[in-house]
Amino acid sequence: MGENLKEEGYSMEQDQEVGGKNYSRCSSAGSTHTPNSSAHNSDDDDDSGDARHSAANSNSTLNLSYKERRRSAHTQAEQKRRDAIKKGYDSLQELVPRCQPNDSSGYKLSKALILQKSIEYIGYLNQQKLKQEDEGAALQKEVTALRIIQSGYETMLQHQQANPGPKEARLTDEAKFQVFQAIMEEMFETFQHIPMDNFKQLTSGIIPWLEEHCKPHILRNILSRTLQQMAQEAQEKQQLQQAMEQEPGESFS
DNA sequence: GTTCACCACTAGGAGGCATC
DNA sequence: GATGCCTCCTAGTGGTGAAC
Repeated sequence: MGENLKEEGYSMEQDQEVGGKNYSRCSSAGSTHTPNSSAHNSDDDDDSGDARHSAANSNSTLNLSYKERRRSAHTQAEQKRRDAIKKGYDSLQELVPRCQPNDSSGYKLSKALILQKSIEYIGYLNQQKLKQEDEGAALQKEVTALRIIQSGYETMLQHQQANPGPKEARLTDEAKFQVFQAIMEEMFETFQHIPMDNFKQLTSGIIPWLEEHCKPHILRNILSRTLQQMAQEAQEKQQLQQAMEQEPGESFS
């Protein structure tokens, strides 16, 4: 309705006619509420009456015309202001999902409800924003941890490619697996103490664990122990084999 | 001093709801 | 159905402070 008023080039005269003819709800107020019907106009009525009674008084006439001009301009300005406010409410109702009608009946919320629901929606959006920021921070930590792990593996790979070692000194696949198994079993002993009640606890616990239990000297010790153990087992196996080879000869002698 | 924007007040219509 | 009451909305107007 307000938009219509604006589109039609609203003026006081038009208001009183257009309002009465076209607008079912707000119209009648505009149509019947002529300037002289307002309680505020009692003083003006007196002024205009004085002006009529003393038509020769040019000052009074000028004063009256000024008042009328001012009143007219003021009325238009107020109408413009109310249109802007109404547009604001309409925009709010379009933008805020909870303010939108859920059927095609043209149902419209009151201005108070539009404000109230808009405030609720802004609060909801603020909560969503905080939640997403938390999730983003957790994911960022995870990315950092994975990049560190990736960097470690790349360094190891480069080192291995640069220094493959003598062919005879290289480990067999079975030996590599035993080393890997030994390292992982020992790592798991400490890794299982990381709190894992939720994903956030897990991701935030990985970095301290890496710094505490994945130090080079620790890995080196594990590797050394494992290789020593493997060498000892190989030696014992070799001795056993030699003994078995010697036993048949001794029995015959 | 004038203009502009805001606010408060008043008047009145429209619609919903309860009561008779 | 008529009526009264309440709520919501719109419009006109005067007052007022800030900006020009």
